[in-house]
Amino acid sequence: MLNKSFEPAQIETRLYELWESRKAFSAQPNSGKKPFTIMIPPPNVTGTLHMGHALTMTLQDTLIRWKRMQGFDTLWQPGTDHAGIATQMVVERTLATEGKTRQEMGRDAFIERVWEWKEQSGGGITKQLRRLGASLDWPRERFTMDEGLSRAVREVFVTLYNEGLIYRDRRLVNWDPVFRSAISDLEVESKDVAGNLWYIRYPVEGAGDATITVATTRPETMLGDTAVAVHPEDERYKNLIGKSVRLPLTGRLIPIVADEHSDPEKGTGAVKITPAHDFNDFEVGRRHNLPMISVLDDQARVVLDEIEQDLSAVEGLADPAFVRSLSGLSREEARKTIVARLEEDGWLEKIEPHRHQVPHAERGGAVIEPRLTTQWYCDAGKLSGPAVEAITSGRASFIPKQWENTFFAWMRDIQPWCISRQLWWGHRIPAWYGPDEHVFVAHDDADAQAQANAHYGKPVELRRDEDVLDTWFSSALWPFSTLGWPDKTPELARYYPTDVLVTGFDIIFFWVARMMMMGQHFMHDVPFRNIFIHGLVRDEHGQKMSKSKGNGIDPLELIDQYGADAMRFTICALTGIGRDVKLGRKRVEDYRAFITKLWNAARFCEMNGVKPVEGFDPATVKSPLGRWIIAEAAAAITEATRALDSYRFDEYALSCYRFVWNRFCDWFLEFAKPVFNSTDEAEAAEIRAVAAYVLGVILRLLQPVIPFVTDTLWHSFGYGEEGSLISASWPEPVVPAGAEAAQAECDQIIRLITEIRTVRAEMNVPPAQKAPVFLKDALPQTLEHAQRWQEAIGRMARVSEVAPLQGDIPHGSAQAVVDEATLIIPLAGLIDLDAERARLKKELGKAEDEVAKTEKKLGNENFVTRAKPEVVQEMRERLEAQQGECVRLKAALSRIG
RNA sequence: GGGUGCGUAGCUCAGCGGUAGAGCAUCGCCUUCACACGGCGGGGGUCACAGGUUCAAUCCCUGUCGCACCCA
Repeated sequence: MLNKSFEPAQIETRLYELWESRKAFSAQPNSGKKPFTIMIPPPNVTGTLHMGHALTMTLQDTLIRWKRMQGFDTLWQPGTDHAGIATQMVVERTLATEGKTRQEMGRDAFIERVWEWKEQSGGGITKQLRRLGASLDWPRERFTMDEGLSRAVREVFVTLYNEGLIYRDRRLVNWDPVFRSAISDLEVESKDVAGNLWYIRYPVEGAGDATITVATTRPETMLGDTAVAVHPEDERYKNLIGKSVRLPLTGRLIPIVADEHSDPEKGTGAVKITPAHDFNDFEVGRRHNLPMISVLDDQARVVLDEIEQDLSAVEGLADPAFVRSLSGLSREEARKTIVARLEEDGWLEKIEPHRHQVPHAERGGAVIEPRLTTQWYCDAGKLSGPAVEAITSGRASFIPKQWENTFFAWMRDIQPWCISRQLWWGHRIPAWYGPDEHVFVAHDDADAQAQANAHYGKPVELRRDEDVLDTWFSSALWPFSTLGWPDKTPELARYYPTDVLVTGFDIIFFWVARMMMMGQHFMHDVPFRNIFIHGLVRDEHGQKMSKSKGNGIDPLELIDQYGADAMRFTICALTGIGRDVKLGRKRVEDYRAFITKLWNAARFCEMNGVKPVEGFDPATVKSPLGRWIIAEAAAAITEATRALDSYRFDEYALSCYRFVWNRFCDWFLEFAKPVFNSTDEAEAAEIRAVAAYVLGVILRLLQPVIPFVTDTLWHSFGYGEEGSLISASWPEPVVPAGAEAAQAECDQIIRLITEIRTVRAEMNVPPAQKAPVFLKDALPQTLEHAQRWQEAIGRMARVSEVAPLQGDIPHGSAQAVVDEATLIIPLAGLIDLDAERARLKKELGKAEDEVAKTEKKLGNENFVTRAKPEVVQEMRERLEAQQGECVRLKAALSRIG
């Protein structure tokens, strides 16, 4: 016997372990089945499961479970990435509590420590994914720092280097002065900050007291100014172009140049140019061949090395001693000190409050410093061509399609990808330097040494590059490195290209684009055929979930409280195309009701002896009720399949919901009640078999989204052994003979019952009060149907008897119209005739409005001649039906008098 | 400033040329032997606004306003 209610906590863990131990999630490379592959977007090894994971993993699991049932050899590849900065931060924080730093420990000891951390506490998210029910092929789990994947990274680096697609360059990078590393421009977040515009006078050389005033948001960088720029068309400054100014404080002479970068409308129209500390200024510097002087070090402290020799003393303008005193000050302190000194010396014209965009590190939040350094770059511009081509040619497609534009826009002006990071944790760059800094890129030490020996003609000592690669560099290889590349493994041949990538739009650039570039370059084929982009999870008010707002919901807590199935179903039901998912506790609670409903329906079936019948053929069912529900089930299967085929998770969930609740429970089981208790054994047996068949369809249809409760029922009804539903086959629609007539019949009975219920409810007839129903003007077929469904109508509409009307209409009857027939419900003394008259008048009013609308349409000459004939025909039929209803309602009204 | 998406019932969202839909909420009634995480019934919408195309527009086109996100 099934329990009175479904207890997810009692079964989820056990069932998951059963699946896993039976290798139910495993790919079967030798099966001869067609493969279907999804690569997990590898979660960060330091991460814990949040709602965003719950969303994306639920969708992926639903797809993979569905495809598995459809008979594909499914591979859902699991794993995690090593998250360079995040992981290093975590471990450094632990070290700090022990009073240690990684610098004291040294590189090797630190790396060892990180591995220890990884073994003990890393990848906790993989356990949490199991709570979700995710059917990942765990024995194939990979980590981006695995030996195999690291080999792939080295292979790619060496190859791209040899092809000239990886190179070193000295240019501005986004520098995080806290981590002291370059970071990607994608990891920089511009924030609107309240700052100031400082207006500073720079004296024009050889022009007496003339000055030019520049407006700047960063006065401290003036130590590194190498020009002042004005717009070439700016009349105010035209005569100054080509002249020089003498920089306050340092006394250096710098030119006034004409450049369209300066906006005459902004500030004074004259801007100071600091090429080594600003991206725009860098470009100006390049255009005008300006020196690039760095005045901030790796921690964004003032450093004077590059300006020391040019310091000069000018009375009231420049003071080398003051400048030297700035050495080692932070950006913020230097700014304060410099502004104070300028003011004192009379060079500060004014200060204006000013809001502007300041770059911050997404991780850690430090203010980013543009900094001139030598880094390793990947020539993304060259790699992007084939990636774009893959989309334009249709070999890979975004769903929804509009993300293609986002992808193209970014790809079109893609910047060189800075791939080096000044960290220890990660793939160390396979580059070695000789005594003269000559670079040798190699797979390993020995290879590098051999190259160097050949190059120098003698053994030399090599120094390996200290830096590591951007984590996304290894993630970009994920679709083939996990399958064994660079070896030619059977898996690689079988599962690449993968079928679909499921992810959020926030990482199209970070990851999707880079996988596409690397896949095209190294595998000569796309990494995935479809790219399904889903929305973000938000709270019920549409706010982004975030730690700082405290509006996040822990998916594990939801699972504890409502069960994994309820959460998964909620996610599916709310995942429309291209829409964010607004999820609150209440939503999950609401959809849990569906799980409970399914459970109770199954329990009811069990109580009534419903069991799967061996050899049962739904196509040969005789009873109208059986034929009807089987046809309805077929429609549900078709809808659900189509929905999944087009990634309409909401439609999939809701078509199942509607079928289970509004067809199977509300009508089929209710209609089946009298049959289950009937003395007609043959009919009862057939309906039991039909119920078992339909329940089996329901469980299979829902397995992909709610695997726990469905498997529990599957097993307890004896459809298969425990844990076997996951490998059952996806249901096929079956439409039995005579289904159309059965549907017409059942639909009519449903309309009849609903009509009686409405009348009774509106007339406030107590449910306990039964009444007969007489049919007036009914066709023989309608009478026959009403007769056959006597019992169900009686119970469901609180009717004592259904019969054709004999003689006159009893006084005090309520009346209603169903198709051609008028229902007469004698309720003398129970209803208020005035109320009944009012009710009928309202009905009539509605019907007349409809008639008027249709008549107007048909009265339009243009409509009749120009609309499609079938539409006109449909309107004519509609008008006839509507007029019939009006006639019957009028007749009913006149009978009341 | 450039781009994308969205404004449909109180809320969350479907529908996207031919009679406006669902879930939740709300209001009645119901301890009917699967389910009160339930059953039955009702009310509630100039489909953001203004033009245009069409026999017909919530749906297509143009513009306006509002909201969100992405890029600069």
